[in-house]
Amino acid sequence: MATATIKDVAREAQVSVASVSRALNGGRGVTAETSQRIREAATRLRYMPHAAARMLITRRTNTIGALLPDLYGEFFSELIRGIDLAARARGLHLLVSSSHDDAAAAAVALRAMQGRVDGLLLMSPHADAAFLRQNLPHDLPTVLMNTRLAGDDYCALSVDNDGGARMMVEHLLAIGHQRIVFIQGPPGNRDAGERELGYREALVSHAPDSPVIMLRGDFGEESGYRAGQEVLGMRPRPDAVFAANDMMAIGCMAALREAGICVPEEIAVSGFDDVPMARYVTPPLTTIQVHIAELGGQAMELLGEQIDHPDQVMTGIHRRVAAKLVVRGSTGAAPG
Amino acid sequence: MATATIKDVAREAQVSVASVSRALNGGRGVTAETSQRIREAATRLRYMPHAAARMLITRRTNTIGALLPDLYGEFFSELIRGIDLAARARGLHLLVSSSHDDAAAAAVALRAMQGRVDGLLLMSPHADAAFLRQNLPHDLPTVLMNTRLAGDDYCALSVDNDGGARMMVEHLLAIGHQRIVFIQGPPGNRDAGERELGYREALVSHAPDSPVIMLRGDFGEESGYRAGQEVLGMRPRPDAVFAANDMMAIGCMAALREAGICVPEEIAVSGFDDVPMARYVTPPLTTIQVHIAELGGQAMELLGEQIDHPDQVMTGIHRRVAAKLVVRGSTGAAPG
DNA sequence: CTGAAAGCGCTTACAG
DNA sequence: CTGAAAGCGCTTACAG
Repeated sequence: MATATIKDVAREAQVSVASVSRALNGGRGVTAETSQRIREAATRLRYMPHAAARMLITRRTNTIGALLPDLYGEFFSELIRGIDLAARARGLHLLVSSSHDDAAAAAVALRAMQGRVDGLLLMSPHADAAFLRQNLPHDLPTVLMNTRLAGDDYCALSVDNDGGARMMVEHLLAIGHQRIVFIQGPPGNRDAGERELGYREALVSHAPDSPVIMLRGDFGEESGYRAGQEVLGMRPRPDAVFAANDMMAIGCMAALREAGICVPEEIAVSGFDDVPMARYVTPPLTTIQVHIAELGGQAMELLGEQIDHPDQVMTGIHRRVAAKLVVRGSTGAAPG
Repeated sequence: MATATIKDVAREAQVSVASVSRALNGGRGVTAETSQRIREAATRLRYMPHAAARMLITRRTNTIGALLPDLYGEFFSELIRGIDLAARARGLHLLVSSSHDDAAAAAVALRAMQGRVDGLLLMSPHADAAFLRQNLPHDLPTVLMNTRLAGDDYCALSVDNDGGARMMVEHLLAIGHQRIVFIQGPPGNRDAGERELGYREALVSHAPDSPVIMLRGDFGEESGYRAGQEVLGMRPRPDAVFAANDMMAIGCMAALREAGICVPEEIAVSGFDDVPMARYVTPPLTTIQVHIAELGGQAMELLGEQIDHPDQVMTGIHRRVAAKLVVRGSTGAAPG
């Protein structure tokens, strides 16, 4: 027996398909008895409405799409959770798509969303104005997350990387550090760039005499380890390290530990993200906490607004998710 | 301008919609010139085929659904990644659905899949035989992951919890431990139950004189911490703790550390899962590694087979993903 | 309250 | 090679 359709239910209940549709969608315009009979028939046949048919006629998929660079790791795990919870609260399904190595793959993914989703949450290195204009289904509500902005044509949401980085540098300066090394993220990475900018701004504002010292990194723990080794060779030795993310900070601490350097007594180390692991390393890592789930949740809220009120102009809105300084042991002591 | 449909393209290219369809789907049965003209028209109008319409007529969604208990945390992050990679390799989209607190919610989620997906990956505490029969769209290829099995009616895949736990106990016995405490997972949790079973089996087989000692836990770090405190009060003191997962082992180590007990010199501690954090705690945690991404990937492969060969009987297949012992510092030393 | 009919945007035999 | 037509499973004005 194949899956029952609305026709089968209509036949079983001795009514028209129109009545079945009405009875099963709220029951307005059908007598209670008819409705009851239809429901029983539906249950008997194990009827499940065919989503695609409904999508086609109602122009509603009750699904939102999330195009992300990756699905793996703490960051995306939290992000997806935030999106999922907010979507669920609105009764929306979640279609995820990730790992579009190049613009062509991202374009295919974007185009495939047409007719599958009511709105799009987009985080992509390829998302510039021209790319979006070419590949985004027309009139599809979209919210950009942590993405290079395309003028004021879209609604966007991003983490306050700049503000967070400034907070961290101000903290390091406040406890007496002068020579603060910054370990960079991957070249071209927007978050990394904004964090670097915050570092520079804070030094300019509060410690114009402190040197700007950059080490290369790529957000991976290994690159932090290598940067830590470089720090060991620097003279005069820096008294603090600020890594553009936690994993590099953790790698850096490993390199310092191996060389017998005490953190935080000899060098303070700090990161950015507040990954769960940050509180478990020894010493626990001072970092900037960004409520990533909130980034996802707020993006979903903005998208929900757009979907519910298509006429309301929301392009050009750009919100920032606040960052928060979390001081732990790795910067716990003032320098000697 | 609204999004262009196939009709608009047909008009623009001066052909029938049938030809547009053919040209855009491989180009068989159309001359190169016609095809070219159609493609140009499509590009000019920024035509994107409407997925729902195509799904309805082709009976193919090119989407697979993943019903999971949660999306958050290392485990699901890895699982989703494994699924995503395997799905992408087959050109399939991924629809995720999670957090169905009760059976009713899970049923709604399951039924909503009808017409949205070509197959289902299912991990749910509610998935027993009757539940599935009632709510699973008929004929929908399905693979159960780590789920209580419903006879031989479905295709299933799960982690070798039992074997992994036995390996761990054998390791602890081999390095000389006698009194091994087991910290349980949430009551009713299948993985936790299988791990407990493995612990019991290994003791019966290899150390019938060693006591079976159980402490309650719920997979959360806090519960491990509390279990650690209980261990402190036990006389004679156990010489090893085997927690049903890593987070509890980490919580347990925290409690022991606070009490001044040295791990592994005074008590060995071990976990299960090999979360990324396991290697960063002090001392690094001995644990059982399960390649979770592989669980997702293999499940997707099985599902792909079912989708591609609907006539092939695959129910009753039950594969296990191997577990592996990873010895680190937390069990590094033999007891005094 | 109920039903017949149109139509959502596609694909695919079937003719020509 | 090309097009007219049927049909996928629904929903929703429009009549009655």
